Amino acid sequence: MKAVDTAYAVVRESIFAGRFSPGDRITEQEVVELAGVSRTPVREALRRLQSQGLVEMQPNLGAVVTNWSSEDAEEIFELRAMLECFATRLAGERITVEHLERMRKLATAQLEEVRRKTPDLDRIAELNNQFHQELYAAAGNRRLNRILISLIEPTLVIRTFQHYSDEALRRSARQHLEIVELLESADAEGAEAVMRTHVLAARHEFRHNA
Amino acid sequence: MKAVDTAYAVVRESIFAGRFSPGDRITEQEVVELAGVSRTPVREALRRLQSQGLVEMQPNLGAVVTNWSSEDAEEIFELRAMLECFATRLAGERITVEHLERMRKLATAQLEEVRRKTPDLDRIAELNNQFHQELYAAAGNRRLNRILISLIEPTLVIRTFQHYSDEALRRSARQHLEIVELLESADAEGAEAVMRTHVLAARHEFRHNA
DNA sequence: CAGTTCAAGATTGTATACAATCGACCCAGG
DNA sequence: CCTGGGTCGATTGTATACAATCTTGAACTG
Repeated sequence: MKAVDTAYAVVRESIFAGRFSPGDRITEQEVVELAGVSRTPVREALRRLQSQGLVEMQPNLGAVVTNWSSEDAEEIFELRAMLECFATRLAGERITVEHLERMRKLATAQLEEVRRKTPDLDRIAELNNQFHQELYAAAGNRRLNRILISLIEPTLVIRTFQHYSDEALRRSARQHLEIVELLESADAEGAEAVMRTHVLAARHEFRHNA
Repeated sequence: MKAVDTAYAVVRESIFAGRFSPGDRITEQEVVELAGVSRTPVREALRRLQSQGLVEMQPNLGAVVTNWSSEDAEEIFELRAMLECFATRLAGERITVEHLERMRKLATAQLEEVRRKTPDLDRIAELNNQFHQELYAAAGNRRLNRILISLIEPTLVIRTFQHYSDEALRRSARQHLEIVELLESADAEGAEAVMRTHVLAARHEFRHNA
Protein backbone atom coordinates (compact mmCIF):
# COMPACT_ATOMS: atom_id res chain seq x y z
CA MET A 1 0.00 0.00 0.00
CA LYS A 2 1.37 3.34 -1.00
CA ALA A 3 2.23 5.94 1.59
CA VAL A 4 -0.41 8.33 0.34
CA ASP A 5 -3.08 5.66 0.71
CA THR A 6 -2.17 4.87 4.30
CA ALA A 7 -2.15 8.57 5.17
CA TYR A 8 -5.53 8.96 3.48
CA ALA A 9 -6.99 5.94 5.25
CA VAL A 10 -5.68 6.99 8.65
CA VAL A 11 -7.18 10.47 8.51
CA ARG A 12 -10.42 9.28 6.99
CA GLU A 13 -10.90 6.64 9.66
CA SER A 14 -9.99 9.11 12.38
CA ILE A 15 -12.67 11.49 11.16
CA PHE A 16 -15.34 8.78 10.91
CA ALA A 17 -14.36 7.40 14.31
CA GLY A 18 -14.76 10.84 15.80
CA ARG A 19 -11.13 11.22 16.87
CA PHE A 20 -11.15 14.37 14.76
CA SER A 21 -14.31 16.39 15.27
CA PRO A 22 -15.82 18.95 12.88
CA GLY A 23 -13.95 22.21 13.25
CA ASP A 24 -10.74 20.54 14.44
CA ARG A 25 -7.59 21.59 12.70
CA ILE A 26 -5.42 18.75 11.41
CA THR A 27 -1.75 19.59 11.12
CA GLU A 28 0.42 17.73 8.66
CA GLN A 29 2.81 16.82 11.45
CA GLU A 30 0.03 15.04 13.36
CA VAL A 31 -0.76 12.90 10.37
CA VAL A 32 2.92 12.22 9.78
CA GLU A 33 3.13 10.73 13.28
CA LEU A 34 -0.18 8.87 13.03
CA ALA A 35 0.53 7.32 9.65
CA GLY A 36 4.30 6.96 9.80
CA VAL A 37 4.94 8.51 6.40
CA SER A 38 6.53 11.77 5.36
CA ARG A 39 4.80 15.05 4.73
CA THR A 40 4.68 14.75 0.96
CA PRO A 41 2.11 11.94 0.81
CA VAL A 42 0.31 13.46 3.79
CA ARG A 43 -0.27 16.67 1.91
CA GLU A 44 -1.57 14.75 -1.07
CA ALA A 45 -3.92 12.73 1.12
CA LEU A 46 -5.31 15.89 2.71
CA ARG A 47 -6.01 17.40 -0.70
CA ARG A 48 -7.85 14.24 -1.63
CA LEU A 49 -9.95 14.51 1.48
CA GLN A 50 -10.62 18.11 0.58
CA SER A 51 -11.90 17.22 -2.87
CA GLN A 52 -14.25 14.77 -1.18
CA GLY A 53 -15.49 17.46 1.16
CA LEU A 54 -14.31 15.84 4.38
CA VAL A 55 -11.88 18.64 5.20
CA GLU A 56 -11.44 22.21 4.05
CA MET A 57 -8.03 23.61 3.24
CA GLN A 58 -7.16 27.17 4.17
CA PRO A 59 -4.05 28.69 2.61
CA ASN A 60 -1.09 28.66 4.98
CA LEU A 61 -3.33 27.23 7.66
CA GLY A 62 -3.93 23.69 6.57
CA ALA A 63 -6.83 21.32 6.95
CA VAL A 64 -9.92 21.78 9.09
CA VAL A 65 -12.50 19.01 9.46
CA THR A 66 -15.60 20.20 7.65
CA ASN A 67 -18.36 21.51 9.86
CA TRP A 68 -21.86 21.01 8.54
CA SER A 69 -24.49 23.62 9.06
CA SER A 70 -28.20 22.96 8.66
CA GLU A 71 -28.05 24.92 5.39
CA ASP A 72 -25.48 22.45 4.13
CA ALA A 73 -27.75 19.59 5.05
CA GLU A 74 -30.69 21.21 3.26
CA GLU A 75 -28.57 21.66 0.15
CA ILE A 76 -27.50 18.06 0.22
CA PHE A 77 -30.98 16.63 0.70
CA GLU A 78 -32.35 18.96 -1.95
CA LEU A 79 -29.85 17.55 -4.43
CA ARG A 80 -30.18 13.98 -3.28
CA ALA A 81 -33.95 14.04 -3.66
CA MET A 82 -33.41 15.05 -7.26
CA LEU A 83 -30.42 12.89 -8.15
CA GLU A 84 -31.40 9.66 -6.40
CA CYS A 85 -34.73 9.78 -8.17
CA PHE A 86 -32.94 10.35 -11.42
CA ALA A 87 -30.63 7.42 -10.69
CA THR A 88 -33.65 5.24 -9.97
CA ARG A 89 -35.24 6.25 -13.24
CA LEU A 90 -32.08 5.46 -15.17
CA ALA A 91 -31.71 2.16 -13.32
CA GLY A 92 -35.25 1.33 -14.36
CA GLU A 93 -34.15 1.46 -17.98
CA ARG A 94 -30.81 -0.28 -17.70
CA ILE A 95 -30.64 -2.49 -14.64
CA THR A 96 -29.45 -6.08 -14.98
CA VAL A 97 -30.49 -9.16 -13.05
CA GLU A 98 -27.08 -9.26 -11.36
CA HIS A 99 -27.59 -5.81 -9.92
CA LEU A 100 -31.11 -6.66 -8.86
CA GLU A 101 -29.89 -9.79 -7.09
CA ARG A 102 -27.23 -7.94 -5.17
CA MET A 103 -29.65 -5.18 -4.25
CA ARG A 104 -32.19 -7.70 -3.03
CA LYS A 105 -29.57 -9.41 -0.91
CA LEU A 106 -28.51 -6.11 0.62
CA ALA A 107 -32.08 -5.00 1.27
CA THR A 108 -32.97 -8.34 2.83
CA ALA A 109 -29.92 -8.33 5.05
CA GLN A 110 -30.73 -4.82 6.18
CA LEU A 111 -34.33 -5.76 6.91
CA GLU A 112 -33.15 -8.69 9.04
CA GLU A 113 -30.72 -6.51 10.90
CA VAL A 114 -33.26 -3.82 11.79
CA ARG A 115 -35.62 -6.48 13.14
CA ARG A 116 -33.13 -7.80 15.67
CA LYS A 117 -33.59 -6.88 19.30
CA THR A 118 -30.41 -4.79 19.34
CA PRO A 119 -29.66 -3.86 15.74
CA ASP A 120 -26.05 -3.13 14.78
CA LEU A 121 -26.32 0.44 13.56
CA ASP A 122 -22.91 0.46 11.92
CA ARG A 123 -23.79 -2.62 9.92
CA ILE A 124 -27.08 -1.04 8.88
CA ALA A 125 -25.26 2.07 7.73
CA GLU A 126 -22.87 -0.08 5.72
CA LEU A 127 -25.65 -2.11 4.09
CA ASN A 128 -27.62 1.03 3.38
CA ASN A 129 -24.59 2.59 1.77
CA GLN A 130 -23.88 -0.45 -0.37
CA PHE A 131 -27.48 -0.57 -1.51
CA HIS A 132 -27.43 2.98 -2.74
CA GLN A 133 -24.06 2.52 -4.42
CA GLU A 134 -25.35 -0.55 -6.19
CA LEU A 135 -28.25 1.49 -7.48
CA TYR A 136 -25.92 4.21 -8.75
CA ALA A 137 -23.86 1.61 -10.53
CA ALA A 138 -27.03 0.18 -12.07
CA ALA A 139 -27.94 3.63 -13.36
CA GLY A 140 -24.88 3.40 -15.58
CA ASN A 141 -23.89 7.05 -15.46
CA ARG A 142 -20.42 7.25 -13.97
CA ARG A 143 -20.60 10.96 -13.31
CA LEU A 144 -23.92 10.66 -11.53
CA ASN A 145 -22.28 7.94 -9.46
CA ARG A 146 -19.35 10.17 -8.57
CA ILE A 147 -21.57 13.11 -7.76
CA LEU A 148 -23.84 11.14 -5.46
CA ILE A 149 -20.92 9.60 -3.61
CA SER A 150 -19.36 13.01 -3.10
CA LEU A 151 -22.67 14.29 -1.77
CA ILE A 152 -23.25 11.45 0.66
CA GLU A 153 -19.76 10.62 1.88
CA PRO A 154 -19.30 13.71 4.01
CA THR A 155 -22.66 13.23 5.69
CA LEU A 156 -21.65 9.79 6.91
CA VAL A 157 -19.62 11.56 9.58
CA ILE A 158 -22.88 12.54 11.25
CA ARG A 159 -23.92 8.89 11.62
CA THR A 160 -27.51 9.52 10.84
CA PHE A 161 -28.80 6.11 11.81
CA GLN A 162 -27.76 6.61 15.41
CA HIS A 163 -30.69 9.00 15.73
CA TYR A 164 -33.28 6.93 13.92
CA SER A 165 -36.20 5.44 15.84
CA ASP A 166 -36.73 1.68 15.47
CA GLU A 167 -39.75 2.43 13.35
CA ALA A 168 -37.79 4.75 11.06
CA LEU A 169 -35.07 2.13 10.69
CA ARG A 170 -37.59 -0.48 9.65
CA ARG A 171 -39.39 1.80 7.26
CA SER A 172 -36.12 2.69 5.62
CA ALA A 173 -35.18 -0.96 5.11
CA ARG A 174 -38.65 -1.83 3.82
CA GLN A 175 -38.42 0.96 1.27
CA HIS A 176 -35.20 -0.54 -0.06
CA LEU A 177 -36.94 -3.83 -0.63
CA GLU A 178 -39.88 -2.09 -2.24
CA ILE A 179 -37.56 -0.34 -4.65
CA VAL A 180 -35.99 -3.65 -5.63
CA GLU A 181 -39.35 -5.23 -6.24
CA LEU A 182 -40.66 -2.32 -8.28
CA LEU A 183 -37.51 -2.36 -10.41
CA GLU A 184 -37.92 -6.10 -10.89
CA SER A 185 -41.43 -5.57 -12.18
CA ALA A 186 -40.15 -2.84 -14.49
CA ASP A 187 -42.11 -0.15 -12.68
CA ALA A 188 -39.49 2.58 -12.82
CA GLU A 189 -42.01 5.28 -12.03
CA GLY A 190 -43.09 3.52 -8.86
CA ALA A 191 -39.51 2.89 -7.82
CA GLU A 192 -38.72 6.54 -8.34
CA ALA A 193 -41.64 7.60 -6.18
CA VAL A 194 -40.57 5.33 -3.35
CA MET A 195 -37.04 6.64 -3.63
CA ARG A 196 -38.29 10.20 -3.32
CA THR A 197 -40.23 9.25 -0.22
CA HIS A 198 -37.13 7.49 1.07
CA VAL A 199 -34.87 10.54 0.72
CA LEU A 200 -37.47 12.96 2.04
CA ALA A 201 -37.96 10.70 5.06
CA ALA A 202 -34.23 10.82 5.66
CA ARG A 203 -34.38 14.59 5.55
CA HIS A 204 -37.29 14.54 7.98
CA GLU A 205 -35.38 12.38 10.44
CA PHE A 206 -32.37 14.59 10.11
CA ARG A 207 -34.29 17.79 10.71
CA HIS A 208 -35.89 16.44 13.84
CA ASN A 209 -32.94 14.75 15.42
CA ALA A 210 -29.59 16.16 14.36
CA MET B 1 0.94 34.01 -6.99
CA LYS B 2 1.87 30.72 -5.48
CA ALA B 3 3.88 28.18 -7.42
CA VAL B 4 1.05 25.68 -7.44
CA ASP B 5 -1.27 28.27 -8.97
CA THR B 6 1.11 29.11 -11.78
CA ALA B 7 1.63 25.42 -12.53
CA TYR B 8 -2.13 24.90 -12.50
CA ALA B 9 -2.76 27.89 -14.75
CA VAL B 10 -0.05 26.92 -17.21
CA VAL B 11 -1.33 23.38 -17.71
CA ARG B 12 -4.94 24.45 -17.82
CA GLU B 13 -4.28 27.09 -20.43
CA SER B 14 -2.17 24.69 -22.43
CA ILE B 15 -5.03 22.23 -22.52
CA PHE B 16 -7.63 24.82 -23.50
CA ALA B 17 -5.28 26.27 -26.12
CA GLY B 18 -4.87 22.82 -27.62
CA ARG B 19 -1.13 22.59 -26.96
CA PHE B 20 -1.96 19.41 -25.06
CA SER B 21 -4.50 17.29 -26.88
CA PRO B 22 -6.83 14.67 -25.40
CA GLY B 23 -4.87 11.47 -24.89
CA ASP B 24 -1.54 13.27 -24.57
CA ARG B 25 0.58 12.30 -21.61
CA ILE B 26 1.84 15.20 -19.49
CA THR B 27 5.03 14.47 -17.60
CA GLU B 28 5.83 16.38 -14.45
CA GLN B 29 9.17 17.43 -15.91
CA GLU B 30 7.46 19.11 -18.85
CA VAL B 31 5.33 21.19 -16.54
CA VAL B 32 8.36 22.01 -14.39
CA GLU B 33 10.03 23.52 -17.45
CA LEU B 34 6.89 25.27 -18.71
CA ALA B 35 5.96 26.80 -15.38
CA GLY B 36 9.39 27.31 -13.86
CA VAL B 37 8.54 25.75 -10.51
CA SER B 38 9.63 22.54 -8.84
CA ARG B 39 7.92 19.18 -9.02
CA THR B 40 6.13 19.44 -5.69
CA PRO B 41 3.65 22.16 -6.72
CA VAL B 42 3.41 20.61 -10.18
CA ARG B 43 2.19 17.36 -8.71
CA GLU B 44 -0.37 19.20 -6.63
CA ALA B 45 -1.58 21.16 -9.66
CA LEU B 46 -2.00 17.96 -11.67
CA ARG B 47 -4.08 16.41 -8.89
CA ARG B 48 -6.26 19.47 -8.90
CA LEU B 49 -6.75 19.17 -12.63
CA GLN B 50 -7.63 15.53 -12.08
CA SER B 51 -10.33 16.35 -9.55
CA GLN B 52 -11.77 18.74 -12.13
CA GLY B 53 -11.75 16.02 -14.75
CA LEU B 54 -9.34 17.73 -17.14
CA VAL B 55 -6.71 15.02 -16.76
CA GLU B 56 -6.67 11.45 -15.53
CA MET B 57 -3.92 10.16 -13.29
CA GLN B 58 -2.58 6.65 -13.77
CA PRO B 59 -0.41 5.22 -10.99
CA ASN B 60 3.29 5.38 -11.81
CA LEU B 61 2.44 6.76 -15.21
CA GLY B 62 1.25 10.25 -14.50
CA ALA B 63 -1.29 12.52 -16.11
CA VAL B 64 -3.12 12.00 -19.38
CA VAL B 65 -5.35 14.68 -20.87
CA THR B 66 -8.88 13.37 -20.60
CA ASN B 67 -10.32 11.96 -23.79
CA TRP B 68 -14.07 12.35 -24.16
CA SER B 69 -16.09 9.64 -25.80
CA SER B 70 -19.60 10.16 -27.09
CA GLU B 71 -20.84 8.18 -24.08
CA ASP B 72 -19.20 10.74 -21.82
CA ALA B 73 -20.93 13.51 -23.69
CA GLU B 74 -24.29 11.76 -23.36
CA GLU B 75 -23.75 11.38 -19.62
CA ILE B 76 -22.90 15.02 -19.25
CA PHE B 77 -25.85 16.32 -21.24
CA GLU B 78 -28.17 13.92 -19.45
CA LEU B 79 -27.07 15.40 -16.13
CA ARG B 80 -26.97 18.97 -17.35
CA ALA B 81 -30.52 18.76 -18.66
CA MET B 82 -31.60 17.75 -15.18
CA LEU B 83 -29.40 20.00 -13.09
CA GLU B 84 -29.61 23.19 -15.11
CA CYS B 85 -33.39 22.94 -15.00
CA PHE B 86 -33.19 22.43 -11.29
CA ALA B 87 -30.91 25.44 -10.95
CA THR B 88 -33.37 27.50 -12.96
CA ARG B 89 -36.22 26.42 -10.71
CA LEU B 90 -34.27 27.32 -7.59
CA ALA B 91 -33.23 30.63 -9.12
CA GLY B 92 -36.90 31.34 -9.76
CA GLU B 93 -37.50 31.21 -6.03
CA ARG B 94 -34.45 33.09 -4.82
CA ILE B 95 -33.03 35.32 -7.51
CA THR B 96 -32.24 38.94 -6.73
CA VAL B 97 -32.44 42.00 -8.95
CA GLU B 98 -28.64 42.23 -8.95
CA HIS B 99 -28.33 38.77 -10.44
CA LEU B 100 -31.05 39.52 -12.97
CA GLU B 101 -29.30 42.70 -14.03
CA ARG B 102 -25.98 40.95 -14.56
CA MET B 103 -27.65 38.12 -16.44
CA ARG B 104 -29.49 40.56 -18.68
CA LYS B 105 -26.25 42.38 -19.44
CA LEU B 106 -24.50 39.11 -20.30
CA ALA B 107 -27.38 37.88 -22.46
CA THR B 108 -27.63 41.20 -24.28
CA ALA B 109 -23.88 41.32 -24.93
CA GLN B 110 -24.01 37.79 -26.27
CA LEU B 111 -26.93 38.61 -28.52
CA GLU B 112 -25.05 41.59 -29.93
CA GLU B 113 -21.96 39.51 -30.52
CA VAL B 114 -23.75 36.73 -32.41
CA ARG B 115 -25.37 39.33 -34.69
CA ARG B 116 -22.06 40.75 -35.88
CA LYS B 117 -20.82 39.85 -39.30
CA THR B 118 -17.89 37.86 -37.93
CA PRO B 119 -18.78 36.95 -34.36
CA ASP B 120 -15.93 36.33 -31.90
CA LEU B 121 -16.59 32.74 -30.90
CA ASP B 122 -14.27 32.84 -27.90
CA ARG B 123 -16.05 35.87 -26.52
CA ILE B 124 -19.40 34.17 -27.05
CA ALA B 125 -18.17 31.13 -25.18
CA GLU B 126 -16.98 33.33 -22.35
CA LEU B 127 -20.27 35.26 -22.13
CA ASN B 128 -22.22 32.03 -22.32
CA ASN B 129 -20.16 30.57 -19.53
CA GLN B 130 -20.59 33.62 -17.32
CA PHE B 131 -24.33 33.62 -17.90
CA HIS B 132 -24.69 30.06 -16.72
CA GLN B 133 -22.42 30.62 -13.73
CA GLU B 134 -24.47 33.64 -12.74
CA LEU B 135 -27.57 31.49 -12.84
CA TYR B 136 -25.95 28.83 -10.65
CA ALA B 137 -24.99 31.50 -8.16
CA ALA B 138 -28.55 32.79 -8.18
CA ALA B 139 -29.82 29.31 -7.41
CA GLY B 140 -28.09 29.62 -4.06
CA ASN B 141 -27.00 26.01 -3.70
CA ARG B 142 -23.22 25.95 -3.50
CA ARG B 143 -22.97 22.24 -4.12
CA LEU B 144 -25.16 22.44 -7.20
CA ASN B 145 -22.87 25.23 -8.35
CA ARG B 146 -19.77 23.13 -7.84
CA ILE B 147 -21.29 20.10 -9.53
CA LEU B 148 -22.37 22.01 -12.61
CA ILE B 149 -19.01 23.68 -12.99
CA SER B 150 -17.25 20.34 -12.71
CA LEU B 151 -19.58 18.95 -15.39
CA ILE B 152 -19.12 21.77 -17.84
CA GLU B 153 -15.48 22.74 -17.37
CA PRO B 154 -14.02 19.67 -19.04
CA THR B 155 -16.30 20.04 -22.04
CA LEU B 156 -14.98 23.55 -22.73
CA VAL B 157 -11.92 21.86 -24.21
CA ILE B 158 -14.06 20.77 -27.14
CA ARG B 159 -14.96 24.40 -27.98
CA THR B 160 -18.50 23.64 -28.86
CA PHE B 161 -19.38 26.99 -30.35
CA GLN B 162 -16.83 26.54 -33.12
CA HIS B 163 -19.22 24.05 -34.66
CA TYR B 164 -22.43 26.02 -34.23
CA SER B 165 -24.22 27.41 -37.24
CA ASP B 166 -25.03 31.12 -37.16
CA GLU B 167 -28.66 30.26 -36.61
CA ALA B 168 -27.81 28.00 -33.66
CA LEU B 169 -25.63 30.71 -32.15
CA ARG B 170 -28.45 33.22 -32.36
CA ARG B 171 -31.04 30.88 -30.99
CA SER B 172 -28.79 30.07 -28.07
CA ALA B 173 -28.32 33.75 -27.22
CA ARG B 174 -32.03 34.49 -27.61
CA GLN B 175 -32.84 31.71 -25.19
CA HIS B 176 -30.61 33.30 -22.59
CA LEU B 177 -32.54 36.53 -22.88
CA GLU B 178 -35.83 34.65 -22.72
CA ILE B 179 -34.74 32.98 -19.51
CA VAL B 180 -33.89 36.33 -17.97
CA GLU B 181 -37.23 37.80 -18.92
CA LEU B 182 -39.20 34.82 -17.64
CA LEU B 183 -37.33 34.95 -14.36
CA GLU B 184 -38.03 38.66 -14.12
CA SER B 185 -41.74 38.01 -14.50
CA ALA B 186 -41.50 35.30 -11.83
CA ASP B 187 -42.36 32.56 -14.31
CA ALA B 188 -39.95 29.93 -13.01
CA GLU B 189 -41.77 27.15 -14.79
CA GLY B 190 -41.42 28.89 -18.13
CA ALA B 191 -37.77 29.65 -17.51
CA GLU B 192 -37.15 26.03 -16.65
CA ALA B 193 -38.78 24.88 -19.86
CA VAL B 194 -36.65 27.22 -21.96
CA MET B 195 -33.56 26.03 -20.13
CA ARG B 196 -34.40 22.43 -20.93
CA THR B 197 -34.81 23.33 -24.57
CA HIS B 198 -31.54 25.22 -24.38
CA VAL B 199 -29.56 22.26 -23.04
CA LEU B 200 -31.20 19.75 -25.36
CA ALA B 201 -30.40 22.01 -28.30
CA ALA B 202 -26.78 22.04 -27.18
CA ARG B 203 -26.83 18.27 -27.13
CA HIS B 204 -28.36 18.21 -30.59
CA GLU B 205 -25.64 20.48 -31.97
CA PHE B 206 -23.00 18.38 -30.31
CA ARG B 207 -24.33 15.11 -31.65
CA HIS B 208 -24.43 16.41 -35.21
CA ASN B 209 -21.14 18.23 -35.31
CA ALA B 210 -18.57 16.93 -32.88
C1' DC C 1 -5.37 48.81 31.66
C1' DA C 2 -6.20 48.45 26.59
C1' DG C 3 -4.07 48.35 22.43
C1' DT C 4 0.08 47.75 19.50
C1' DT C 5 4.44 45.93 17.93
C1' DC C 6 7.50 42.69 17.22
C1' DA C 7 10.08 38.49 17.88
C1' DA C 8 10.07 33.41 18.40
C1' DG C 9 8.01 29.16 17.46
C1' DA C 10 5.07 26.50 14.80
C1' DT C 11 3.08 25.37 10.37
C1' DT C 12 2.51 25.40 5.62
C1' DG C 13 4.77 26.07 0.90
C1' DT C 14 8.59 24.85 -2.16
C1' DA C 15 12.82 22.75 -3.75
C1' DT C 16 15.73 18.98 -4.21
C1' DA C 17 17.65 14.42 -3.41
C1' DC C 18 16.81 9.60 -3.27
C1' DA C 19 13.97 5.20 -3.95
C1' DA C 20 10.73 2.45 -6.47
C1' DT C 21 8.51 1.42 -10.54
C1' DC C 22 7.50 1.23 -15.37
C1' DG C 23 8.50 0.80 -20.36
C1' DA C 24 11.35 0.41 -24.28
C1' DC C 25 15.03 -1.75 -26.29
C1' DC C 26 18.36 -5.21 -27.08
C1' DC C 27 19.90 -9.73 -27.26
C1' DA C 28 19.97 -14.67 -26.84
C1' DG C 29 17.60 -18.92 -27.77
C1' DG C 30 14.23 -21.61 -30.04
C1' DC D 1 11.67 -14.64 -37.67
C1' DC D 2 9.55 -14.61 -33.34
C1' DT D 3 9.54 -14.87 -28.36
C1' DG D 4 11.22 -14.35 -23.58
C1' DG D 5 14.01 -12.16 -20.34
C1' DG D 6 16.85 -8.72 -18.58
C1' DT D 7 19.11 -4.29 -18.40
C1' DC D 8 18.93 0.66 -18.65
C1' DG D 9 16.81 5.09 -18.96
C1' DA D 10 12.91 7.73 -17.85
C1' DT D 11 9.21 8.81 -14.76
C1' DT D 12 6.65 8.73 -10.72
C1' DG D 13 6.63 8.14 -5.50
C1' DT D 14 8.67 9.48 -1.11
C1' DA D 15 11.69 11.73 2.18
C1' DT D 16 13.92 15.63 3.84
C1' DA D 17 15.86 20.26 3.89
C1' DC D 18 14.94 25.03 3.36
C1' DA D 19 11.88 29.31 2.70
C1' DA D 20 7.72 31.86 3.53
C1' DT D 21 3.93 32.72 6.33
C1' DC D 22 1.07 32.72 10.20
C1' DT D 23 0.00 32.43 15.35
C1' DT D 24 1.08 33.39 19.89
C1' DG D 25 2.39 35.86 23.54
C1' DA D 26 5.02 39.04 25.95
C1' DA D 27 7.01 43.47 26.26
C1' DC D 28 6.05 48.23 25.40
C1' DT D 29 3.44 52.53 24.94
C1' DG D 30 -0.34 55.70 25.35
